[in-house]
Amino acid sequence: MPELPEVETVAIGLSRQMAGMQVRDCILNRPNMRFAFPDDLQEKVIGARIESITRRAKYLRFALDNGESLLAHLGMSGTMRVVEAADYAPRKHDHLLFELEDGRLFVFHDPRRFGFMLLESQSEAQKMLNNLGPEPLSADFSPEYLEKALLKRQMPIKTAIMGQRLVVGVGNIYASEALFRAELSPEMKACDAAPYAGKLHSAIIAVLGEAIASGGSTLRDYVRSDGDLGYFQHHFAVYGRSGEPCLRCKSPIEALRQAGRSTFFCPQCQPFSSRKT
DNA sequence: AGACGTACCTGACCGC
DNA sequence: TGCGGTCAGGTACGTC
Repeated sequence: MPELPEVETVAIGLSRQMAGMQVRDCILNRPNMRFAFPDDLQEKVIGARIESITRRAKYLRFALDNGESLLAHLGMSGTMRVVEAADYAPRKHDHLLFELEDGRLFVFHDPRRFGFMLLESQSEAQKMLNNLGPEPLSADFSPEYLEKALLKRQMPIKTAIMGQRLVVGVGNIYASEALFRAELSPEMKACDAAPYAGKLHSAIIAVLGEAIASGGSTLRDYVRSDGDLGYFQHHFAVYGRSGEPCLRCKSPIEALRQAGRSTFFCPQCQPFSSRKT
């Protein structure tokens, strides 16, 4: 589910609902998600006040007033919601809950358990924060930077922009969407796409920005922290549309697999042959 | 070094 | 109805 727009939407929603709140209790319904919950998680969290909830790449950072900071990831199927205690109906895969000072519950639900919550000071968390590229919506991500970064890579352009090293936050869906907008074949080598860095830069920023404005995309079980659904999925130009007509040229959208993931593209608008080498 | 495959885990869906 | 196979938005690690 969650790529940058979805994580950003969750961060904004949680921030509105939880910032400034003290945590009265921390309930762990199992010992681990992707990683074991830290032994001292409850000790560090109970009684602390959540100062802010922010996003870095696809990670969520919960800053506490005791100097600690939690680093969480939604994985592929994670959701975070804040609900009134009276409305809370426990579900399978509600792995971690915070009881807030006003009685509401923060619920971290994740069927596949690719998500996690760690203390940011843990080495696992540090490892993941290292090696991250610039935020796509920051000034660090410039067309000049992108051009230089692309020139260094031989891998397919789609793999490169999804890799989190060149730029963060772009996952499988928005990689396909950005490449369609930039009219670049997902199969071309990143270095060969360098001349089109300006166009790709604009495409990435535009698609992420529009998706954030739409509250993210709701596929399968993604929901915002307030329970509302995102609706950017209705604006996909290529993702999940194989066989359907291209919105620009009407020729059928095609699908292929790259590094084990589905890629969607328009062979007419994103020609490979004319642009390789 | 870089590119690929695989693993982690559950659920939904499809065809038989 | 039930079974097996396939697929799913992410990341890290092993292997050539």
